Amino acid sequence: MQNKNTSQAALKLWKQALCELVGRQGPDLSSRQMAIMLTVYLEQPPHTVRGLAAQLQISKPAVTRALDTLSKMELLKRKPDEADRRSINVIRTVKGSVYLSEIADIIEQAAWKNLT
Amino acid sequence: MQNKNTSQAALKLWKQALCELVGRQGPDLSSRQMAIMLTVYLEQPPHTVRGLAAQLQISKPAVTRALDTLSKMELLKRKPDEADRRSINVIRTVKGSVYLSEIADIIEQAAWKNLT
DNA sequence: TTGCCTTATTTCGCAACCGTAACGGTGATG
DNA sequence: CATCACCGTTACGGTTGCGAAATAAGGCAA
Repeated sequence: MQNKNTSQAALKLWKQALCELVGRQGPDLSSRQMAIMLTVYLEQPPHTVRGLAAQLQISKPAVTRALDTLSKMELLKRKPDEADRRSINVIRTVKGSVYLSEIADIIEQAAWKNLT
Repeated sequence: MQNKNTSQAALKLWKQALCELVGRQGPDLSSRQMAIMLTVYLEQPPHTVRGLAAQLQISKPAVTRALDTLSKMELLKRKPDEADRRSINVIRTVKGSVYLSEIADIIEQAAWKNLT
């Protein structure tokens, strides 16, 4: 077990960011949906359904459903792969980029509060 | 908008911790449930249904349902208030403490990865 | 005691999500 | 061509969550 104060600070950071997210209006994403968003926007493309399912250790239908929801919100988009037409690529949108930058701000603010 | 590298680091921290949580078996808590857990364990007691609802800006029945789920998992417990028997206090459990310390470890490890 | 306020819970109808399994379309191999 | 493997989606049955409204029970004051 690690230093207690460090653990406490880590949890407080998480709590403040999370509470802000819970309390705000707008898209209320589940953990899985958020994890998919972050993977698509932070990792190198291409992102396929199968790849996302493997990386997050969830089932493929779960990924499909999450993509349905997220693309309805215009936070990301499906783009059929021209080379292998069985596959689709999941790509970013402007709206998604804006959304994630807001999340980043919230986390940064929470971090600032916990370091001072 | 703040420094781009800082934002990116904040999101990567969030992503790594979240992906670890999503990928693990065991309790799969929603954002609200997690927010309640963190509030109960990090803020000063007492914690009532009304108080939690106000603090997280969600409805009282939503809190009641979250407490049902969380107490079934033994991550926290209801304890009727002796003084005012309309109220209940939400209190901690050993299992909940252990669970949160695991979360803390995950966040710390993610933070370590992003600082090196 | 009566009436009213507060607290938490339950009920209702509805929507979202889950995993398993089956399905249709595409590529690859003979 | 025929077959087989692969990819994403859909169908299905079940679980869980939601908000609004109604309910149950305790406190409080006239």
